Amino acid sequence: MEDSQTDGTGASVDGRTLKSLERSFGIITELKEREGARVTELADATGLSKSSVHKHLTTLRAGDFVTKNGDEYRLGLRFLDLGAHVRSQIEGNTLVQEKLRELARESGETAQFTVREHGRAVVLYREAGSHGVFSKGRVGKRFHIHQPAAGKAILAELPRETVDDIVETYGLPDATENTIADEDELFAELERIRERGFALNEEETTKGLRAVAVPIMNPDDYVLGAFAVAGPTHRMKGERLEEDVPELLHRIVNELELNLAHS
Amino acid sequence: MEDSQTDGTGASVDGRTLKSLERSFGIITELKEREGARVTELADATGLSKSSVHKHLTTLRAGDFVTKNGDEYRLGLRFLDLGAHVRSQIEGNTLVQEKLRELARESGETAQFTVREHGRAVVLYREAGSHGVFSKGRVGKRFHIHQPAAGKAILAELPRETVDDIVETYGLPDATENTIADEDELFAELERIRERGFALNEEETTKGLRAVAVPIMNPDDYVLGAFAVAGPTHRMKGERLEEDVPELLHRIVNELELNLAHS
DNA sequence: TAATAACATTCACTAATAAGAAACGATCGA
DNA sequence: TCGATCGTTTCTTATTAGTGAATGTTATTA
Repeated sequence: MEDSQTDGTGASVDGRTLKSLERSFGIITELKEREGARVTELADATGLSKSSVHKHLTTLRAGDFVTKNGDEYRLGLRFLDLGAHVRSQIEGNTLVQEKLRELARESGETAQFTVREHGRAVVLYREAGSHGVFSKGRVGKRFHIHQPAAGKAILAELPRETVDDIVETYGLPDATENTIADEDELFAELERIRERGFALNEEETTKGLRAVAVPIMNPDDYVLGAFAVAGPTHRMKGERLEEDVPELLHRIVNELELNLAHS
Repeated sequence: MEDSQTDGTGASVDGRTLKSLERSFGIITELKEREGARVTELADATGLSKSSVHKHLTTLRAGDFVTKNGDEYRLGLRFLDLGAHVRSQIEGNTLVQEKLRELARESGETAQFTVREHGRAVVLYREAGSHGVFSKGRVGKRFHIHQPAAGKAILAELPRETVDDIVETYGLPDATENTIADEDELFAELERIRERGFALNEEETTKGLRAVAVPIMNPDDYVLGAFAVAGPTHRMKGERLEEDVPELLHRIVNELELNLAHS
């Protein structure tokens, strides 16, 4: 905990991790960011030799994690298989989807279900309302948990020490000038969220986007995740932002929590 | 191609693949099937030593591919992140989703968008209609391509040699007694599909389930994938199965193909 | 409560193997 | 046609992944 730690690029912890696996992760990351690449390109990007990259790709391909078209390699759909499988195991999975759809329909905006994994917020489901697509919260997208409304809603239900741990591990990086950048500010915000019962994202992740979120508690009284409704600032404001949408969210989350208790 | 090949369990091709990576794949597969497991359990299942499994898990965890709760390890949501990203890069992604939703709404049944990856059929999107959920085609689920209606619809648009290659590689394993088990039978079926313009799945993947599928061609005239409508045998029969649903599919696929051409 | 068992984790060593350099072959453009 | 570039294969060596034993931790039973 004191000296070396895993940063975003997947660097080694020390001697307790497998280097070759980490090198594969690096290749996967490059393939994701480049939306496909060729051997030499990946060798340059990762600092590995061509032959080594080639072996990694061959192995990944045998596992369907990578596909090959001509000389171009891309990420494969095996990731979707595993990802969707993980998602389907979340408690109350089906009920959550139904309610989320209802939320999108009634609000007309984009609705999302977000959970915490380690100290990050991950969007699990996403439903576009009649006003069409908005916000960058693609399914699977990971946010620093203090940025989006759903993340803050979840944080507000965690014990203080857990929040401290998360902040210590990930810090409070900013996405826009509105992102919470200070630990005191964060705790004040969480207190406010608990008082009024919903979290707001006022252009803290994306310029021009506001969102409202409410945490979802499971029957054993821990946070399962959060529902959020997101839309452009010109629609998400005034009474709609601070009363109508929060009220709708509360109604739907209440119904969901009741359903979860009876299943 | 003559002696060793990659079977489902991820066995080595020969000396051209990385063994340590394959061992990780094995652990991932076990974690998926067991829906979480502990170190000793995984060591027994994979034949590796506890310490080695532990190192793999530690590395996978550092990459967010695995999570740990107490002593239990599970697959992580990083897979969803990568999977959703891959999916979002599919050509016409947004248009496909819109049309699929329309298809589910108008048919009332479960609608799916399936593509080919290597020689397998993979469900990319899935929309439940008013009649609720049916069929086991979870997002990301891989089928042997000759089994589901969508797979057969795709095969029907591929050159004969490609189909031959696929059959040679994967064979024609069965899922029910109705599954096509013979190569001649398959080619006769593909011919029938081309003639009438749609594919049928008559309990070939699942007892009690029938489906209709139509291939989607992209502007350059290769198969992008297929739309399918699936439902229980008691609703999917007679005129509805052989006329109404195919007609609906054709209409929606036609509209989609037009939209794809103009984008 | 103590003793034991089962398990996760760490450590140090060695055999297995992953990475690199170079050779080969194929493809593309001048 | 030649040269250059790139993917793939081969071969060798240094790296490191795997092992078994030691340590630490938690749960179980007497």
